[in-house]
Amino acid sequence: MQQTISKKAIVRLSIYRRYLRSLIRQGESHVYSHELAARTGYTSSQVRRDLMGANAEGSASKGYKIKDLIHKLDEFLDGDEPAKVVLFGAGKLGKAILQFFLNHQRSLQLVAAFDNDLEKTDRVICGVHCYHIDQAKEIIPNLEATLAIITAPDAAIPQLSSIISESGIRGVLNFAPAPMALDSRIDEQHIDITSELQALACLSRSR
Amino acid sequence: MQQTISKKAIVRLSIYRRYLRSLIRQGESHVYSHELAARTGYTSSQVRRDLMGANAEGSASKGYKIKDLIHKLDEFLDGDEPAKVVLFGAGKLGKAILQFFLNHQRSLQLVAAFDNDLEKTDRVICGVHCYHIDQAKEIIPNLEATLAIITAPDAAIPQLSSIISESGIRGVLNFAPAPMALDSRIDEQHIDITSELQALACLSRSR
DNA sequence: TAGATTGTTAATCGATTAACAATC
DNA sequence: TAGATTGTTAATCGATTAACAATC
Repeated sequence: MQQTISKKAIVRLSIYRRYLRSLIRQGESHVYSHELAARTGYTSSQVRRDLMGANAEGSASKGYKIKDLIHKLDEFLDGDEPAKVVLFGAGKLGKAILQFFLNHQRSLQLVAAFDNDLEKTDRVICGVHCYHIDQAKEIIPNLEATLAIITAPDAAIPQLSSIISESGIRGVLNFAPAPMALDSRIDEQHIDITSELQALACLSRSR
Repeated sequence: MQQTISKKAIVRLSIYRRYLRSLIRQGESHVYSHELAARTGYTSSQVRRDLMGANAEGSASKGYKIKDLIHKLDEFLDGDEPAKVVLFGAGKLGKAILQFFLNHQRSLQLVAAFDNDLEKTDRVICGVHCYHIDQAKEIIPNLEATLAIITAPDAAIPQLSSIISESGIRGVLNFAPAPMALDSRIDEQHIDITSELQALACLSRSR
């Protein structure tokens, strides 16, 4: 990856790819940037710009060849081998998120779960072993995991910050209410669902 | 609400409030913008600007009085009565999200759930009745619900777009893979967890 | 007073959109 | 050719940050 491309742009590339796949299933072979834009809610200008960022090329007469585009996006987004993911907090939320969003993603592979509840540890959840949280610093580097999904409660965050900083994790998707004080080499995407809901409520009230 | 304030700023206000509440529990009575900034990961300049947007005031010597601040934020974010929320898709993900993020939120109240699976309908989930999706257009206006949370699969999106447009819903938190073609009066927050994960994986690979 | 913070404006930054020559 | 699209730069827009007088 030579150029700097924003995280938002990468998220959009992933969204484009999903639509391209559905177009393939419908038997389409070519697509114009404005079609992709209409289906995803962005502008055609932005679609073209984003695709450029992934080194994709189209032609002025036929637009983009879908198969080529998907290939370029696979190359850009997925790399050579699947990213290895661990889950912190093996409760209902964690399991639901894994089942809905990680399942069938060839480029992402769950390799372990961690919890501090002895009732949940030393069992298999979502196809992987669930370890006690105290084993994390040892196990994560051995598994070569680079991504973490956090659905643990607020109180666990300080401990998890320390574990994550020291175990080679490079990206965190955090559903806990608090962001994690991580050093800047680690990417954190904090999804604060409670606050998103409250913002929606506030906005809908003022309309 | 006289001034235009961005959705992002409102989300931050909700995040500040959560920290202010934890400070109260710790017996604190005053806070400076830079303390709030350090705990939430923003800049003190932004904190001051955001608080201004919620009509909050501090003093140059003692910073902000926490109780006053929470009161202002309650007023600004919550309004007079709780926003009524419905859930589309009463599966594991929907239930988990409700339990984790809606529970104990005084300003948000779940009033109904909808599903198209006859095994799930006409039961109580998360304390409310689960109706069949075909009843939604009739029931939602009666309940005066204004917010919807969507955890239904991709295929249900076109039907849900039509239901939501016609039933008085004003804000949507959408976890489905596709955004909903809604008219511009309705706020949609589309949280695309799969794409967020893929973006994290892509970024962590290029580091 | 001296030092630090608030409220608020101006400057900066980055991302989105518009524009258009080159191309098919 | 005429019409429409791509690739790419310039203009616009909005949000964040820096700056500083007023205040305590």
